[in-house]
Amino acid sequence: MREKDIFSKPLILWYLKNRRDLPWRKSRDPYRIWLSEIILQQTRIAQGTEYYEKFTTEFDTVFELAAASEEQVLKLWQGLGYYSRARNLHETARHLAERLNGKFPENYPGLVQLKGVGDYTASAIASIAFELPHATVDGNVYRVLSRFFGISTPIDTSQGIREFKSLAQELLDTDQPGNHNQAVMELGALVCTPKRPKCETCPLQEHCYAHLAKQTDLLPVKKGKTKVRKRYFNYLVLDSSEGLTRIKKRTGRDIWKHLYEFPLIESSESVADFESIENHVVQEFDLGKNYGLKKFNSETVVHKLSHQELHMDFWLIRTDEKLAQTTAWKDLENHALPVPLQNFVDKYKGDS
DNA sequence: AATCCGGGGAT
DNA sequence: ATCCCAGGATT
Repeated sequence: MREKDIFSKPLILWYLKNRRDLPWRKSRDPYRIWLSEIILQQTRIAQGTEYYEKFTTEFDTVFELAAASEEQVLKLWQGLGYYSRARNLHETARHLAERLNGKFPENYPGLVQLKGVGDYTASAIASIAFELPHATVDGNVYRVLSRFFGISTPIDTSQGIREFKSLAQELLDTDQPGNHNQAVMELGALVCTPKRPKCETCPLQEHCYAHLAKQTDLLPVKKGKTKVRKRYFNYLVLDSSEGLTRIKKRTGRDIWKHLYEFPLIESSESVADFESIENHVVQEFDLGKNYGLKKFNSETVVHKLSHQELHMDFWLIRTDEKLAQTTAWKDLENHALPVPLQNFVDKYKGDS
């Protein structure tokens, strides 16, 4: 195969010399490979690494992860985003421990059946943990292949997905699928970067279409643009004289599902109407007039997600009354909170 | 085939 | 401000 001489071989040689010393590369334990891959879905290595360390320290085996509570797993996942990953991780750990005797399926079909494991992750575990010939296609691979071969099929279409998967599979060095897959991704992460790729140091530059045609800034091609929805959140933060507050678990089809937050009033517009808030406070906490109400933040907090822009205000309600459905402030450390909520708590409790 | 789901770093 | 990250599930 000529392609291997100009692609796989130089690429893998480059990888063996330049690979980063990442914690999950110290082990072939499928549990650790799986854990690292779930954590790294749509997540930068720099951000995911500390979570990998936390999880492996807390849960050395899949049995220990399975024995944890969902609340504990979500709390440990707090701040990483895409929280359904944490619930799928936990559910799969229980499935593995209880039904599969703690043993990972050693083939692609078995792996891809696991919750939270799609084509990429199944291929990654199969190739890295078991040396099975399945090509991984992540964002790095799209970039490397589209540039090297000059492919302008949009990567966010079903045709693009099929085309790149097929090409990646053809190219795969079946003698060392784990190294091959990691080599492509490592090149995409370190050399063939989205902006200003380091073509001068690239082992594939001689035969790279985009480099030779000076088109690295045109590839890969993406079709869709994400539009951002603005939302306005008013949080009612109870602070009783006994050190209690009230939180609720988020439900329904929305962001932060299964995480906790203070009672929320969402408005369609940026209205911080004091009287309207007051009415909601009386309703929510069933209070008379024995309370104080004031806005905690002077500037509205803007929190940006990929599809939403959240404008958040925190309304402080102080009272001496004894209310039901409360939680000690101290106990918030056992509840997973969205990042902007945790930020608020840290700021508020830091002041008081 | 589209859309949704987080947070953060690089540019 | 924009892009995009070792993607997957749902509609």
